[in-house]
Amino acid sequence: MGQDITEMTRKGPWTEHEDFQLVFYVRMFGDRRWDFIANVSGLKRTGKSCRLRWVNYLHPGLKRGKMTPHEERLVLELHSKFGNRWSKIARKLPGRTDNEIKNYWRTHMRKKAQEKKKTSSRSQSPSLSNCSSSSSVCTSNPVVDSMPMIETKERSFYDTGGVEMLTIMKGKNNNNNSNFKKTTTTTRVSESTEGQEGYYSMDEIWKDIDLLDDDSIKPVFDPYSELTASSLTWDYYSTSWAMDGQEEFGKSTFSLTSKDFSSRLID
DNA sequence: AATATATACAACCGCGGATCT
DNA sequence: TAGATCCGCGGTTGTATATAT
Repeated sequence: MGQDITEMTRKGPWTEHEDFQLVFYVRMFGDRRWDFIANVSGLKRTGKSCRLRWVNYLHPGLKRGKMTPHEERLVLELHSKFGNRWSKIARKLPGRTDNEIKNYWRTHMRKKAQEKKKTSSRSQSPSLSNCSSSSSVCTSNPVVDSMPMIETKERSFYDTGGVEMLTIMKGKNNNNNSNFKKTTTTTRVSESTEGQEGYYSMDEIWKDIDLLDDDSIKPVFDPYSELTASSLTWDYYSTSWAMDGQEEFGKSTFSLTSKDFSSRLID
């Protein structure tokens, strides 16, 4: 139905302002209905783009920084088991996204495979690492099978449902947020220390979001204003917004002005 | 110091499956 | 049941940054 979004959709890197806006609305409505979020947020992005941004960058559960040796090994083994099923692999690595793993594989592993190729062509000694270059070489993987894998239930952490997100996000406010990396290319520091440098904190965004909860910005529609308070859970949001006619409601009531955001984000 | 090349990673695209109407 | 729409996945591209020359 719809509006023709083709001519007004934005592409390219996300701005902090857009991030902030997206986080706010995801927190508001959960992270399932991306087209809806794209519409009500006023972001000139497709739902698809919003989802991608959330999943790969803004999600509070994201672990940033270099892959640990354990994770590297896991990726290696899982790839030998599953092939390029990145989302499947990602499910075994909490905090890592399929995109991240995919990128990681393309760079690191390809490089390693090349190096391996070189050395092996010289020494011609077969080794276990040939698992890395093929999706079907090592079918049985004792390492994987015996590894104390942290099963993230059946779905990956970014395969959301919204409900559990509340706790994650709340925790994120205080802890892991240092991993948030700036997209805009102005500041990029050394990535030597995982989760410390090279990544700018999401603190401020989350603080701002919390401030929004504290009455500073509220939906204009009064009778529902209390629904936006932080006391309510995602559960509530997701269920209450499953009512009939919600799209219209959302559109008309939750239009935060860019002034509200920019005044907080831009100094 | 300037330029070329490699690397890292965010973001887009197309497709297929799931869900909705 | 069929068509429309949405969502998620994997592949690919674009670009900023790091490193080599």
